[in-house]
Amino acid sequence: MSVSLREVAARAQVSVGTVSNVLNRPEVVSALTLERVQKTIKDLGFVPNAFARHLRAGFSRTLGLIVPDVANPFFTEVARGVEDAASKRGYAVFLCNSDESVKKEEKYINVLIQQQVRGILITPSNRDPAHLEALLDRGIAVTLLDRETKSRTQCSVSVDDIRGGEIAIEYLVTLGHRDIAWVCGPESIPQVADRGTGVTNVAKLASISIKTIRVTLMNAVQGEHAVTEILSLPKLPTAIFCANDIVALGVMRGLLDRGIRIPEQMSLIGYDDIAFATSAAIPLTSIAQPAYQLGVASAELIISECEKGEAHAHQQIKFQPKLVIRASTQKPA
Amino acid sequence: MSVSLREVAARAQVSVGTVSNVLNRPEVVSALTLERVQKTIKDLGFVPNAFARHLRAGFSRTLGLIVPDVANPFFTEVARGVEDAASKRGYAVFLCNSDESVKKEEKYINVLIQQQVRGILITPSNRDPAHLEALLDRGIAVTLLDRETKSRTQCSVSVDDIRGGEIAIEYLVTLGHRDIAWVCGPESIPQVADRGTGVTNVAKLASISIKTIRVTLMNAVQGEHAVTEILSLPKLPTAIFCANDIVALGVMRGLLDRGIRIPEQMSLIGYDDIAFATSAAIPLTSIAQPAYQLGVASAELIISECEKGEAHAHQQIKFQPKLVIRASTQKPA
DNA sequence: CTGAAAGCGCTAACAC
DNA sequence: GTGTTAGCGCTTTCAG
Repeated sequence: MSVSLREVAARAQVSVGTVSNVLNRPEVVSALTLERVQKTIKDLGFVPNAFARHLRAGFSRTLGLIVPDVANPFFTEVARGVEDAASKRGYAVFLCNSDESVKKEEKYINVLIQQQVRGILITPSNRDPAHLEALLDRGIAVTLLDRETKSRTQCSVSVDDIRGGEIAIEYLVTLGHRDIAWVCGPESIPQVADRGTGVTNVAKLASISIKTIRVTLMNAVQGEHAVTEILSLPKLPTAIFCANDIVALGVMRGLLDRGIRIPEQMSLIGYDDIAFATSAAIPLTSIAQPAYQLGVASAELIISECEKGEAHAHQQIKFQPKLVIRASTQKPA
Repeated sequence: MSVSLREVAARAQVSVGTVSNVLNRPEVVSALTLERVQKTIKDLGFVPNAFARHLRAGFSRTLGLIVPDVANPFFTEVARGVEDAASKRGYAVFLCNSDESVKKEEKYINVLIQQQVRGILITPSNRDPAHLEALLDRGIAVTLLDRETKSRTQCSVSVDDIRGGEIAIEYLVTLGHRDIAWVCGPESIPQVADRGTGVTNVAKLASISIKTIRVTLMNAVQGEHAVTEILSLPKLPTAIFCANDIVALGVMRGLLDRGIRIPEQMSLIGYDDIAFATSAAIPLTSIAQPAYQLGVASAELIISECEKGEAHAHQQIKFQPKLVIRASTQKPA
């Protein structure tokens, strides 16, 4: 079985305390002892037991990351950022997939508490994540990811989703579109709601009315279903804006299957600018978000909170989205 | 800070042993005490400290999952399967991304040892994963994922990659193609090597020669680069088979950018059948693998190994790949 | 600079 | 049925 610190100590003819010092404060150990113990550690293949260490310390060097959909490339990019930044600081991260379900989210939070994570990065599935408050009492740092907070008790890293919605519609309006459909998910998802607000803002300014098509889950199949609904609208739109690229890709498929040409007959714009947007049947115009940086920033923020403790000042970081024009949009016919 | 079992005991006026019994062997506690203690647990918001529990037990209920590329939808599907199956059995899983690098792989293995995972599911980046042997000595179960093993000391769950390579080329040959390019990654990646073997098998049988184009990393950018090489071949192929869909999507983009029509001028076939294959510019013909089931099967296998111990019989599960025909392939001109 | 010993939160014998 | 207690592997005073 695995080698314990005690065995190392015995073999190196020193006490357990000294071995511990070699591990944690090498500067306090004499060069000779240091070398001998380090050699023994290597020979025996000793790896310290994080449980014991953290049990003693009262806290761990692990983080939890809860995202609504790991299958969404946007979130895998975020996750990469988190992991890279965390591992640079010596933290391990549990990646959890809530599938946009509050129940699963709570389940995972519980698992993470049991695992004694030091902090949780989360993209909550609903607007008012009350269950997150309890974490702070437990001494677990929480930072919101891809989601703003007004609360002064936590950090957040987000992208300006309202602005993102505005950019998309502004662009379509500039092209000359006045009949636009907005395909979005449940209002309870903050990103969706915010992007919707952006949509409405610009619609008012340009005095156009926008049809809202709501899907229950943000996936491609639902996007495909949305097409039926769009096509049965009393007045056919000339452009469609989707709440994310996955849904947009589904809509694209639905449109193409029915022989509707993009962008000649219908402009289409997505959100997230995932890598696959480029490879789509019609390369997809999209609103880009700095996913990787989002992950990095949030990990650094939460680690700083974990380590600085009281000295840490909560901050809300907000990135700006960017329009990426490809082949799926043009002037209306 | 967090509530300990001792505090629960004090509040409920019982001993710590009894609280522990409530948690782990409720049947041994009297109904009255049980109820009182459970209520106290709830009131106090007590969540057992997994560290302490596992330190005592000597093992944890966590698994590690190391994949070469989380950004690849194939592996996120696998991960979903693993996570669903694991969480059903009360296990938490650490998802790690090796980026096809042996070095990162070793680093993560070390992290997982520290975290005292009970078992590791891994898609190793090279053919001869000697560093995995050491894990068994530590009492950590290892099962290979998407990768076969001859070793009788571990389980494996894989897909018949040789057959997958054969299926692809057989199909192209049946269509009438005799000049085929095989775009693959480093020979050191077992899946690549096996699919290559399948390619060669059928090439010999059909007495055709196949040009191998090797890319260094299995991503879309590399796929796009491969196109230059393909187009400078002395004899232009009529079909291209790529080692995975991501690479194929890159190749598709490269081809399309140069005005080469698919499938009229060039047939293209990928591997994995990721969801985005359907949404591609030209819906991509691909070799499908049961990714989710792969994940589920491997998680169940490793958990069974963890729990049965000696009684566990190592097994090698092998799934069969399937051809999925879409619009990117047809007879040669 | 090194050793001895207490104790982190919990489980599992073993007493009662 | 319930209480008591040793000890999992480690860190950290505190002595020496």
